[in-house]
Amino acid sequence: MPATIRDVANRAGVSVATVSRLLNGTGRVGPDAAARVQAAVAELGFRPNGMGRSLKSRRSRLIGVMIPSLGNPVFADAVAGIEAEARAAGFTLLFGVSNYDAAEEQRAVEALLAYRVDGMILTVAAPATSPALDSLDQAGLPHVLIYNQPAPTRAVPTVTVDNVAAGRAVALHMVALGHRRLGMITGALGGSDRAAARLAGFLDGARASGLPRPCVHEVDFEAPDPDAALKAFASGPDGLPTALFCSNDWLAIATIGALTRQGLSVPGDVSVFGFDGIALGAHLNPPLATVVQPSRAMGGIAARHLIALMTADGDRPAPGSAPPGSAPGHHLLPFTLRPAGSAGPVCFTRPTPSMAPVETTGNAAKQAPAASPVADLDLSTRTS
Amino acid sequence: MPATIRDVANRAGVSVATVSRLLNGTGRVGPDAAARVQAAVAELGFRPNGMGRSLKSRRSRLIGVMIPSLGNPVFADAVAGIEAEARAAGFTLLFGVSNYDAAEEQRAVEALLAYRVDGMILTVAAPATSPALDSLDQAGLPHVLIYNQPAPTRAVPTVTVDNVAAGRAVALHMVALGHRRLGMITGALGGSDRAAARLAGFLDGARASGLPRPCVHEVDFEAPDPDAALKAFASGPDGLPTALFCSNDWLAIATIGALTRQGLSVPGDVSVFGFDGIALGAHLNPPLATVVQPSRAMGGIAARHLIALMTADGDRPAPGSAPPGSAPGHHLLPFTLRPAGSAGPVCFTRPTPSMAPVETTGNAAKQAPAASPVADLDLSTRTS
DNA sequence: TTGAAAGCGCTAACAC
DNA sequence: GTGTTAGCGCTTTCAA
Repeated sequence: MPATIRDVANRAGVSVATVSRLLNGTGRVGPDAAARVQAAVAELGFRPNGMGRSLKSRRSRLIGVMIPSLGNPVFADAVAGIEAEARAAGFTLLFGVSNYDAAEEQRAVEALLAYRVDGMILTVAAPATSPALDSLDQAGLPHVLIYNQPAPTRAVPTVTVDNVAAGRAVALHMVALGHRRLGMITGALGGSDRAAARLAGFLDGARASGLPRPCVHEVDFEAPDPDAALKAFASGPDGLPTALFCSNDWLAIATIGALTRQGLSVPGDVSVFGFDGIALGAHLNPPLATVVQPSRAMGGIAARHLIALMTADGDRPAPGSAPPGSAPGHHLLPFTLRPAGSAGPVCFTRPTPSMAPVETTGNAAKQAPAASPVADLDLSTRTS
Repeated sequence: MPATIRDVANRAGVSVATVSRLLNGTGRVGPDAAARVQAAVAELGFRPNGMGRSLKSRRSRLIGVMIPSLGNPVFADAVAGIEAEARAAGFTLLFGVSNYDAAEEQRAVEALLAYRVDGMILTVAAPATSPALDSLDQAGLPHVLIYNQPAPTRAVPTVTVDNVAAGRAVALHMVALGHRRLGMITGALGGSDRAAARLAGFLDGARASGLPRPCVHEVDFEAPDPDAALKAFASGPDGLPTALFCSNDWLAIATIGALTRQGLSVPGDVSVFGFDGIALGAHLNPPLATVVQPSRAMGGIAARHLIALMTADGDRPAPGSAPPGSAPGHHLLPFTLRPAGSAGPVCFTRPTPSMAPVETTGNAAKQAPAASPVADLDLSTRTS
C-alpha cells in the first residue's frame, strides 16, 4: 500500500495542503516545513498518485497515441519522436493500436478517452469518415493527426508530407530513368488514405508523362502477399512492369524479396520504389529507393503542436467550436527522394521480365547510384 | 465537460449506485431501470472516468510497458504482442522508453508507477543492479521481464530465450561451416545483459571448438558505427574475421551494409550472423542468418503471465515477501537458428579479407542456402 | 505561511 | 432491486 499525501503530512507534522504546495511549487512554504516534508517524502518513498491528482486537477498529463500497427517501423519511429517530446514536457503516453481498422480505431480511442488523456496523436484509416475522430471532436479533445492527409471536412491539425506530390515525384523519376511500364503495389486503400494519395499522385505523374494508366494491385497491410500481386501483374495484358512503386517500405522490401525468389534482379529487371524511408532500407542490398519522410520529427512536431494546443486550451475558445476562419495548423513536412540502388535505368537490351523461373543472372553492370534529375527533391516546410 | 455517472443517474431517475451496478455487471438491476440507464448513457455519450474508477477500486486496469528503444523492431514486435493480449483482457498500455540507460529506466518506471499501473512488463539493462526493479520490488508491483536474462538475485518472472545457448549455437554453426576466425560486434554490454549472455555463449562455443578467443568490439546501441568496429578488427593482430556474430539483427544489417560498402561480399568474404529474427531480415538479399526468437509470442506470454499474477494478487501472499521456495515462473522460449544467406561456408581459396577498397568482385558462386548441421535447432519450451 | 474542508468521479458497503 | 453514503488521493479555495 503506497504512502499517501496524508501519510507524508502526518509524518512531517504539517497539513496535506502544505505538502501539496511544496510538491507542486504552488504557493510558498516555510523552509523548516519544507525540510520536514522533503524528509518525510524520502523516508516514505512517497510517489504522488497520478489518478488522484488528475481527478482533482482535471488534467491527466497523459497523451494518447494510436497507430495502425507497430509492425511497420515507420510508426514506431514516430512514436519514438512523440515519446521523447512528451517526456520532456512531463507527459506520459497511453498507447493503442488499430490494425488499420476503423472499428478498432474507435475502440482504441474510447479506451484512451476513458482515462481522460489531455490530448491525442493518431493515424486513422480515413479521416473523413473516421468514427474515432467523431468521438474526439465530440469530446472536444485536442488531437493531431500524423501521416494522414489533411481532411478538408475536418478542422484537425495534421502533420504529414505531401503524399500526392511524392507519388508524382516517384512516377516522374521512373520516367526519367527511361521506364515506360509502371506499376504500383499498395496496401489496402480503404485502410490508408495516404496510400490512396500516393497512388493518386503516381497516376497523375504517369499521365502527365503521357503514359497509359499504370497497373495497380492491392495487398493486405498485415500479411502482404507480394507474390500474388506479381502473378497478377504477370498475367495481365502488359506483363510485369519494369518499375514498381510500393506504397510503403515494408511492402517494397517484401516485394523485392519476392522478385528475387522469382529469379528476377532488382533493379536489373525491375526497379522498385518504396515509401517512408525507414532506416533499415538504406542498409539493404541494393539500398532501397524510397521517399524519405521525417518520421521521428513528424512525431516530435505533432507532440509539440498538441502540447501547445492543450495548454492554450486552458482558456478554450468555446467548447467544440473551432475558430471559424482559422486553418487548423497543418504541418506539411519536406520529403526527399532517395534514388538508391533498387531503382535504376530501364534496360532496353533485356527481354520483357517474365515470371518464369529462368536463371536471370545479369546484374545490369553494378551501376553507380543513378544520377537522377529528381535527386533529393526537397520541399521546404510549410505551415498553413 | 464529459458527463458523469451522476448526470446519468439523474437523467435516468435512479441512483448512481444503480448506474454503476449496471455498467459493471455487479449486482442485479431491474429491467426498466436498466433500460432507462442505457438510454441515458447513450444520450449523454457517457464514458466512465477511468481515473475515478481506479481511485476507488484500487485497480487501474493499466499495464506499464518499458523497453529500451522503439528503434529496434524486435521491441516493437514484443509490444505488439503485449498490446493484443492486454487489450483482449481489458487492459490499456502505459508506455515508456529507457534508451538502454539505467537512470532513464528508473525515471520511466517512476512515471508509470505514478499512475498506479496494475503491473508492468519491461526490459532492463541489467536486472541484477537495476534501480527500476528495486522500485518495483519495493512497491510490491507485479512485473515480468522480457528479453532479460533470469536474474539469480531477483525473484522476478522472466520470459526470454536461452541467450547463452543461442550464442553457443551460433559459434558451433560457424565452426561447422569451416570458419576459424570468429568475431563479434555487440551493443554496449553495460546496456544489455542479453548481449552479454550471447557473447558468453559465443565465446564458450569457440572455446569448446578449440578456437582462440574471438575478437569482440562494442558499439553504441542507438547510433552503431559498424565501420569503426570493422576498422578495429582489421587493424587487430588477426585481421577481419571470416565470420561475424552481431548481438542483434539491427547491428547485423548495419554491419553487412558497412562490409558491402568496403567492397567485401557477404557471405563470400565474411559471414554475418544476427540475433532476434526480425521479419525484415528474411527479406534481405542475402537473407539474414540469425537466431530467431519469438518476439511477439514473448510479449503475449509475458502479458498473460502478468495478468495471472495481477489477478492472483487480490490475495497477495504477503506484501513484499515472495514464496521462499518457489521459482518465479520463468519462461524459456525456444529459439531457432536461421542459417540463411548471410552466413556461408568459409572460402579457403580466397585471400584474407582486407579492408582495402580493392574491387572484390567474386560472389562465391551463388551458393544455395548452406546445408547446415545445426539447421533449425529447436529447444522446447521450458517453464521453471 | 499554514490549515480546514470541499469536492473531482467513481465503487462498495450497508440499509431498506 | 435500489438508494445512501463514505471515502479512494489529491488540489484548491477560503480563512486564519
